Amino acid sequence: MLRLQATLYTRPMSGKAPGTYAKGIERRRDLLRIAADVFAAEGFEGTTLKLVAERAGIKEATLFHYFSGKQDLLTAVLADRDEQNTVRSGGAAIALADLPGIAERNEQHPGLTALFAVASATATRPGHAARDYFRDRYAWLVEKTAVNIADAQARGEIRADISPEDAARIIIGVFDGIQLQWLYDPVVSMPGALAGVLRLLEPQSP
Amino acid sequence: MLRLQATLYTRPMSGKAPGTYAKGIERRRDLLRIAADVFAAEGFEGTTLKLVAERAGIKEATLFHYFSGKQDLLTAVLADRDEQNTVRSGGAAIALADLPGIAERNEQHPGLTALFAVASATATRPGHAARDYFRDRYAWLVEKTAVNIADAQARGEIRADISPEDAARIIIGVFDGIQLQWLYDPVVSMPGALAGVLRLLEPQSP
DNA sequence: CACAAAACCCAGTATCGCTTGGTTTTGTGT
DNA sequence: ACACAAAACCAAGCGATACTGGGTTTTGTG
Repeated sequence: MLRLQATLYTRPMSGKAPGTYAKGIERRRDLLRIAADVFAAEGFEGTTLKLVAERAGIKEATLFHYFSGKQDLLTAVLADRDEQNTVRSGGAAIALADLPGIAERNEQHPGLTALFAVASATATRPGHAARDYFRDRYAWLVEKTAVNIADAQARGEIRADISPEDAARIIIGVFDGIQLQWLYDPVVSMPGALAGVLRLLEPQSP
Repeated sequence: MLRLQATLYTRPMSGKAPGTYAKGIERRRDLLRIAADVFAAEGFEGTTLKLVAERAGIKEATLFHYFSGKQDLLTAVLADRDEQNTVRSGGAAIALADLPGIAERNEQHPGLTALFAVASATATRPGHAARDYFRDRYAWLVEKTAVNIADAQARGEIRADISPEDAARIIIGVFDGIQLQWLYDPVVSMPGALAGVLRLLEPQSP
């Protein structure tokens, strides 16, 4: 997963009406933080809502006051990470040259990286709660990247014999695909692979 | 998932001792076929062992005589698909030029494609039952592809300024990554993206 | 045809996501 | 200041499901 901003989403709020009192707002933050840890450590299936609630010092039933279910909690966690990253990067677009660096940062968080990978594959199924989230996320990612590529092409930094969207999809594909390979064999260098594909996109030298 | 042969695996057999009588062997085949259908249609989580057993005309408990659990059943299904594909293709290595065609074939089976995607991401977790299976599978895939690339480089069909293994990992990465994008937006052309990255690997023309 | 192993099933158990129907706490308008 | 509405919280339990233990019946074989 290309784990960077996607502020499209106001939030996949649960159907309830939580988080208006000060206490509730803080509890929600707590839950997101704790859930992120547990999900990252145990995976989606391995995570029990009972444990999340326990660590937050509340009962399981109260969790359902804040999130409409396990899947909603996961989606909220992922959306929250996106939002945090957006803020941290000042909402700026991703420069192509930054991609290896982003991959390097992801290497520091294998749990979350795996979580994104499994979530984005699971949400693929029609009717899945998080499907729209990931669909829009990819659309947004492809569009932003394509614009970057078109700019780079205009500056002569990227070969002109490929469409910006095709190149964008290839880059994002490599990002996701190589992440899987890295999760199976940490010898694989994600930054290296990203740099490799960027080099393939450079114009012919002589 | 690059869904093609990987005969390394004798089989991730369950710890039991099934399939020695004629009836048992046939039942096991039945179960694999039926389970593949259900998994493809309902996903891993959505699949209940009760339904699989029902469709096979046996009780749920009997299923456990053949497979040690739900995860083992899934792994067996995936390994079986691999094996069948190996036989069908005569065990021949994949030519690089065939990749777009393989992607095209996968487009005909979105359920299985999604199943492979979510399984390969899920099995990522350390200690997961199918982790070794996928790890070896990727290793095998990368090695075979790298050999193909080295050959193509020797014939001058692929640019020499990239290592065979790097190129192989990029290609396989695009294959997996673009599959995800296609699952979210079928407008995406998997064969097109594959062809695109192969074109990037061609030597400079003039 | 005896007998061992495989094939099969009944009747559970434990766990988990989730719901229902409440009580207690918190903030606010007057 | 206090009433009152909404939010925060919980006890108890429901239904489904993956999985087990302890059997019986069926199948193949020496």
